Amino acid sequence: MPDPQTSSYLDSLNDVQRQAVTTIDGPVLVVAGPGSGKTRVLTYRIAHIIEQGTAPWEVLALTFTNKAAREMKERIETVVGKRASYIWAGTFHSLFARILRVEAQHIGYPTNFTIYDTDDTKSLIGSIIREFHLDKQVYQANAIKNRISSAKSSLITPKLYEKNEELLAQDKMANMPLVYKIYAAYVARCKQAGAMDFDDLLFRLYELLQNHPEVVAKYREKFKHVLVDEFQDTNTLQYAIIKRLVQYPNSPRNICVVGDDAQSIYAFRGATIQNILDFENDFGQHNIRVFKLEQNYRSTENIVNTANAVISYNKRQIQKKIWSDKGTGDKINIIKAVDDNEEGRRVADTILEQKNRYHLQNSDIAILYRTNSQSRIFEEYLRRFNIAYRVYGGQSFYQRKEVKDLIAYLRMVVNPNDEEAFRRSINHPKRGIGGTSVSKVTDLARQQNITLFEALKHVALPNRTRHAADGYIHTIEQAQAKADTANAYELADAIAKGSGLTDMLRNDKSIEGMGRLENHEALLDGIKSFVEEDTLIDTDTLPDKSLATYLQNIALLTDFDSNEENQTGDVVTLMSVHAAKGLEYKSVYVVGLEEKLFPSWMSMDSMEGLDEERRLFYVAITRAEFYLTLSYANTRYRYGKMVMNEPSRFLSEVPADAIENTSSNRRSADHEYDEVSRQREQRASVTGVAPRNRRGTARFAAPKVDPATFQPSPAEEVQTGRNVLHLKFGEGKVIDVDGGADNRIATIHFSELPQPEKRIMLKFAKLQVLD
DNA sequence: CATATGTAGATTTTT
DNA sequence: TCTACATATG
Repeated sequence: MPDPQTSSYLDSLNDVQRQAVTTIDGPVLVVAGPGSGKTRVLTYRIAHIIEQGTAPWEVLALTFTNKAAREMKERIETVVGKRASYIWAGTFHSLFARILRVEAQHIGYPTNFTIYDTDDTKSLIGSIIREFHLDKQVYQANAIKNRISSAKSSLITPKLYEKNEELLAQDKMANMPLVYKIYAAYVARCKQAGAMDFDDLLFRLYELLQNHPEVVAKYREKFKHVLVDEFQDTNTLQYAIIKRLVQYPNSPRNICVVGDDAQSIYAFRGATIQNILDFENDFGQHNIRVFKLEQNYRSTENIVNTANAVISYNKRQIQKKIWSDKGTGDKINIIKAVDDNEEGRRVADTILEQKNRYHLQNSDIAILYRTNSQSRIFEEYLRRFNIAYRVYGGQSFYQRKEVKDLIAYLRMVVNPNDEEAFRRSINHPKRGIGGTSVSKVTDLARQQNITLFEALKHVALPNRTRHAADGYIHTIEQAQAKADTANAYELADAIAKGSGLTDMLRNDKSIEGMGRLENHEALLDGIKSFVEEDTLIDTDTLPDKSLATYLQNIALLTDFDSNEENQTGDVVTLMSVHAAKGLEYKSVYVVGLEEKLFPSWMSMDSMEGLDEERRLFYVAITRAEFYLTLSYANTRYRYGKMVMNEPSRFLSEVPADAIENTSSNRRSADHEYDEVSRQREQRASVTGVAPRNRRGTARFAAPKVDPATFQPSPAEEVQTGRNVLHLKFGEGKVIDVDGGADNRIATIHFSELPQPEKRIMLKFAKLQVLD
């Protein structure tokens, strides 16, 4: 029964798109260029599948980000209605975690297994290195973490690793011949702790499907259609799981993968475009259909042509011709700055100019950089120019110390075997159980092969310490006892009080401390709304409000997903190029185009590395709809040192006829620019419009001052005797100002600080003059 | 065991 | 510049 909506959604598609949507039987590969309506095809295809009679919960749609999944579901909902919430649409990690939770008993894991994040992983590897008495300068936890991660992503178990001559040789070369032992120990310890890291969520599922025929049969039966977004970013392990689910005798092979080899930017994480090529082979004999979406609906011809020209420097790609009919459009603007400071100022300046000339909203504009650390200068100038902005990326709310501290307790309640949660919570707040005691506990645990928590109960300790330990044990066990009857919020609240965490934070009257308390309370609020809100977790089972579910959910959230005042307001977006994948803006600034930065120095010594950087650049420029501005600086500060860099090779790959011809004029116009922008800064601070929507939490630890009302003043106004406000330090009085004209240093007395006197470089500081 | 202070070291991208 | 760790001191 074709309802009117059904026919209308098909009408809005072009021929290729429509075929990709309606060919729902058998394997389909969609090669989708940037802006070619990929998401549209995916969502309509799912809608179509459901309209054709498949139940929503029989559709598995895998994405890389929660955001992509959410967006997809919302869009499907407009076509098929509320049923959309039953679709199994989500990230690889979250959906697999959900399956693993149900099937945990098959692989010797508790249902309430913990998900170790990167910090937990690193810390555990660190412990193992220590216990093996290895030199941690040589055996760097981070490097080993990456080794282990890529092993798992390539389906290499510790046993296989141990026998793999190539890997062993590499490790020897790196002076770390024992990595295989650390790997084995790491896996054992995770298992013992009832914990899985990000890779385990994939790897353990793979093993489950591999070793338990009745389980794999169940999911093969369940998922009638499988769709994979961003297929170019899947790794070997992910593809192996997909194949396991779809490829078997008499399978209908209803699988659709969508990807673009030119936008593969996660090879460093084990993603391989080989999967696209393999897909054609693996499903080739089963009437595979290949659709190429080549029309770009997003960008002007100038931008599309530039992107094509740039990516053509990469050999080895799937043949396709991306085109646009949106008209030639504006040429590309290139900003050459002498240093990073000027880059920031000129970009902010150009943004203002563009806003006026083209009537752009802030939200039409994005600044994209290679590394998150580049955001600072742009933040600084946007603030000075009173342009509202929002920084994405960096630390997510759930990774802040004070938040993780409370979460550690909650993790202990749900899974007392969780070793990393134990280490984090045992002496926090300080209760006098230091390194010595923890060593004793660890030794006993190893010796008797029991968990740290068990060991803590039985280990011999001096009286004082014993007493403290008992208090800790009591808190955890009391909460455990209530775990069945109380909801997540009640438990968390009881723990926060019982552990002394809340008290500790309350007693910290410092400005940072108050910020931490705020975050602590925000976490509790978050748990409360998790319990109360009716945002039903996408599931075909009952909504699950347990603490365990909550913990598994938040473990997989990133900065992008933070629910707080999401994308509200008209703000300029600042983020890394990686984070920008899938997004579009009327005007895009790709900044820091310098050798060793973009392309990154880490990638410059190999062809593959460079190609990936180029694809990254390709992704960056194809985010732009109408205006594209590229910028670089001749010198910039890095780790406090000035470094000189050549302009990026990618700039020379941009066709000359696509570039605005004013770049030669820019230099002579610099002086004028300076004047204009200085006046603007002045005006901005006088009008007193508070910069809005800055995420108070993004870059500065626990600001003292509400960033919403904070208005930085021009440095010249900071003079001896004045009272000023500092974002981090709060209120203070200027005692003295010294230093050269362009390097003035103020000595300021901040009464709220334990060490009140601070010397602040006015060049960098954000100060608001109060009187 | 906790805290203060110093120094060395490291900085890509993220589920 | 910032952080993490080591050391010294209370």
